[in-house]
Amino acid sequence: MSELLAPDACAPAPGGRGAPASNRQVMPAPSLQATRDAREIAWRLAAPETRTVQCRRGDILLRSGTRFEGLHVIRAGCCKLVVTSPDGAEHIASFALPGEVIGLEALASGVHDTTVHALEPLSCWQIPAERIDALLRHDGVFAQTLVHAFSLDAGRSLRGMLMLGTMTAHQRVASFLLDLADRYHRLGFSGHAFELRMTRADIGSHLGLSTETVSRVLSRLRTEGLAISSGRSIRLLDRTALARILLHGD
Amino acid sequence: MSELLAPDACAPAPGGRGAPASNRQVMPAPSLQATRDAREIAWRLAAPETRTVQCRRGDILLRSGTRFEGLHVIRAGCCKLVVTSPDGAEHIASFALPGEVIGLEALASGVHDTTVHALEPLSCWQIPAERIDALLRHDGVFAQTLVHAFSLDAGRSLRGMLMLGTMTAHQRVASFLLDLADRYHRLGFSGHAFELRMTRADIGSHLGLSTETVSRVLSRLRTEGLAISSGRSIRLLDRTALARILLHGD
DNA sequence: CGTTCTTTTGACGATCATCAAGTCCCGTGG
DNA sequence: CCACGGGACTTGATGATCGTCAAAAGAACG
Repeated sequence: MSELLAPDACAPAPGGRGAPASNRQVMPAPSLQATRDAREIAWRLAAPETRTVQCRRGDILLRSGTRFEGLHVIRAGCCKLVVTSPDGAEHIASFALPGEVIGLEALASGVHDTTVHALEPLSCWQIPAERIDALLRHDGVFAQTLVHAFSLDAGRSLRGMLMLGTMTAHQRVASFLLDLADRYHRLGFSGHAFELRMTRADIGSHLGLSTETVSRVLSRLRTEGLAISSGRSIRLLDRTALARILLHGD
Repeated sequence: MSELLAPDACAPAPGGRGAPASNRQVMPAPSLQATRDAREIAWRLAAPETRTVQCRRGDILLRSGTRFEGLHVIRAGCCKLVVTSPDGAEHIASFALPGEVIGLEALASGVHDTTVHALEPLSCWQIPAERIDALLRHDGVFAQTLVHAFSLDAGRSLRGMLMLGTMTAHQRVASFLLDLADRYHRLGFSGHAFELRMTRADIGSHLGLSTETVSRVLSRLRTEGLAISSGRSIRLLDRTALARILLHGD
């Protein structure tokens, strides 16, 4: 699989204007001793059948209601997965980062339940639908890895529902920031400072809050000295205190 | 697999006090022409390695934080899957009915994230953890079926987050009732009248509402002539109008 | 038949959504 | 290079939904 380890042909030119924390996310190569995580999953799922799909910021990678044509593994970039309710309200189920698998929910029904928007230039591997059944039947490692990806996704969903079901606005935002920081850190970036790829409205939609409430909470975190947000730049000053918000009601 | 089709040895005596809608859920045998759904999944996953696990109402089948020892497929009964937040708040991620698979989220980490309480006498098949990897590697049908179960679960999670993130109290309760009715219907029961297995507090915890709000909404549905609830008995009078609640804001 | 849990209903209050206005930021075009 | 325009963000005022507290009726269980 040496070609899979080839230098990042699809990565954009680095360092736009020397941003404070240039966490343009490109998936690092897997390390042998790594525990099985999102990174490794992506590399293991990569098979000769894999195609590469790219799109630009603002583009729609997948549309809810369309036929399932394959799983996508994010190689570089960030996107949002949007679900639409019967009354037209939109909810962002999750933001997906490099190494994560998209389209899992469509495998059973054959139809996508989410619309996926690229929040920045996006590069994915696609595993064609018509290959998946055969791979599952004959490639045990593929099956194990796919099941593992599913299990990680299920755990994320549980935490997401816990957040939406029980937390206050402050807890939700703190939880969101800590989660992002952790995921960036796992990808090899700073866990303290990073660039948000989404708008306040996106964050609100994900957390079940209004744009204004997100903005207010971020302001309050600044006055409390826990996290500084300036536009899309975020810097976490006191991770311990942020985690403490999750422990106490407020 | 004829022994798997044996008459329901573990089903309790039917018809407790001639309840109006005795939907004590026992999984029906699979039909050959059935599309792949929860029922079929359970039967396909059943392998010689399967053990049977039973517990009584109120018992805890799985405890969050304990080691993953195997997947459970519900054969008969109903249970609730509880997630606990860092601050101690509890949220019911889902209620599981016969044919559904429990413990999927623990497959990756090896540790359960949910505590599973039986809401009535429960009978499950357990697929031991130490067999799963081997089955995935060598039994293509098992892998396909497990992936299918995961995908269904992912879809359910998406809808759950949509509900928690965007819906009003009325929409949540209507959505919950319609979902239950649909799932019972798929199991071969009436889609109009059924017995709830959980308390108002459980419903509230699942929907992100307080006990009192659930009670109030049910009362309102009664005065509106949409659904009659008397204790644990529910009768849906106007499914169309209930569905319409989901379309309009209220 | 009493004890305990569940459910219902009411009154009140807090959190958060909505509406509104103003500022900032960034891309675009002159 | 600067001005312009539009979207993103912030902050304030107001109000509605829903949570909390409370009390009482009802159901389940021993």
